Amino acid sequence: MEIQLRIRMNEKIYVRNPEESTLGKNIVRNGLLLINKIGFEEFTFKKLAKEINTTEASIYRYFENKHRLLLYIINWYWSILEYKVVYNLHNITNPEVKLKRIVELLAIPEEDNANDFISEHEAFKLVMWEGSKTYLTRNVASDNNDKLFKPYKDLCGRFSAIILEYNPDYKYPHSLASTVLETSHMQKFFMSNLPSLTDFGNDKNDKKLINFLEQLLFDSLNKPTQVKTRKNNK
Amino acid sequence: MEIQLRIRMNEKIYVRNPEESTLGKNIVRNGLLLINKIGFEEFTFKKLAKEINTTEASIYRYFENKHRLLLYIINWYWSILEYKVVYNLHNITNPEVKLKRIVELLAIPEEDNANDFISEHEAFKLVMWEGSKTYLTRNVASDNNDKLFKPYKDLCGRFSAIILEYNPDYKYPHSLASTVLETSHMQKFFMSNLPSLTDFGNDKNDKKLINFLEQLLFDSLNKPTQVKTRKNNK
DNA sequence: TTTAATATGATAGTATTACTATTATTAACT
DNA sequence: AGTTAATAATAGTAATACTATCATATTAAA
Repeated sequence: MEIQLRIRMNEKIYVRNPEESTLGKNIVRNGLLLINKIGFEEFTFKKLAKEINTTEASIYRYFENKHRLLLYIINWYWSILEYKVVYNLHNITNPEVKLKRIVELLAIPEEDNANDFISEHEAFKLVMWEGSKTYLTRNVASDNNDKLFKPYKDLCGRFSAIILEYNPDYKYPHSLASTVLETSHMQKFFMSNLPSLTDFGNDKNDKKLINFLEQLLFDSLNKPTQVKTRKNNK
Repeated sequence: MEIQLRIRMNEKIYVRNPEESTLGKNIVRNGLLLINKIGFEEFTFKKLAKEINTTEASIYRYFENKHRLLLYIINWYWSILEYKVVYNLHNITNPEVKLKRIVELLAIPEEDNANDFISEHEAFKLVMWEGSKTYLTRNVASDNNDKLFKPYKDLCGRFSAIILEYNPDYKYPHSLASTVLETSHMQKFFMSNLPSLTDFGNDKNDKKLINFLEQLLFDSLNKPTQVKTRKNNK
């Protein structure tokens, strides 16, 4: 049985749908590799064009600019991740188990399906290094208006719904979800690049990271119903 | 009594020390304002030169490039914050109180001293929007080698030491510290730009954010000594 | 007080980036 | 066989990210 996942992409993100042609797929696939190789700031359409033996102008027919290409791949990743969450949580009823699965999906590197349109492993790397650059621009508002962050928000929404399943009284499910999401990449980045900001050492495996994320989640959620302390009420 | 704080900056960060001349101070002060106004990607030395009636070439005599200028201001901010932490925690013995003070310092907007070299409030805004761009580049390793992230790491180290004071058995003090640090800005950014990723609404005040951050911290730390569950040991 | 050193301004120049436009060629469908 | 659509080839433009040169103003040292 061979199944191909097709992610339906927001049409505002591209000029021409890259999935519909060899060139388009090449732009996305090798764009991803090249960005990971030299970093988003150094990446240009001209360099990519050279890499895949086409011209700058041809690439511009698919994406308005490199920021849109970045958004395309990042959104693809969040969509896949949401799908994996749905798939892996199907038939599980215990919300604790669900949450633990999510943490694993966030932290554990995925194996690549060689014939995939986009390499999931590379996309994960991209999210880690360049993900926040999608929204840390002066265009957040208008990009948000164009629904360009929908996949991320959907994932966060689903995550927070399960948080509420686990503890319906918890007050900050969305913030907790987005924090765990962001923290998983951030700590992984720090782990390999600024290790003194973490406690995971050069430990190749992700056990400690997963443990840390689980604690972050469950310690927040396991508290008996939140009671305002007298102190805070003054 | 009028006291001026002087932050001793890493000399590798600049070409010529901007604190030692009017032009230098102008570059930093107005650079900060201009970056906040138009965003780091759109910001150029040429635009800044025009703004302060000097030339591009003159600015290059102070900073190698705009990334270094960014690092300069961000480092200034982390240094000030560390100083404020030290100052505010002095004579406090209760680590719980200390941690709460830190959270407040992170989340509550500070008033500006009009005659300050750099506006703290603007610097906070810069950290929120552009802070992570200091390290999310292919130069992390060499920049780290040049100690360009020392102020951030120092703050994180101090924070984690207090975490350990509060609970000496806690296993991830650095990760928890860097997570709370990053989360404080991130959630604030989301709050005003992608509010559906948070639960703070348009609430002008920061009470909920502070409450969330405190929970994140204390719920992790208040657990009785961490015990490995049988389940995890298999 | 002259001299020397240093900082800044004015101007120019270069390679690269981030595009847009035009025309020619090829492939694909009717 | 003729039309349409995608791509290649080429050119061009304004802006970016610098570097270099020289003149002038300021300051500090002799």
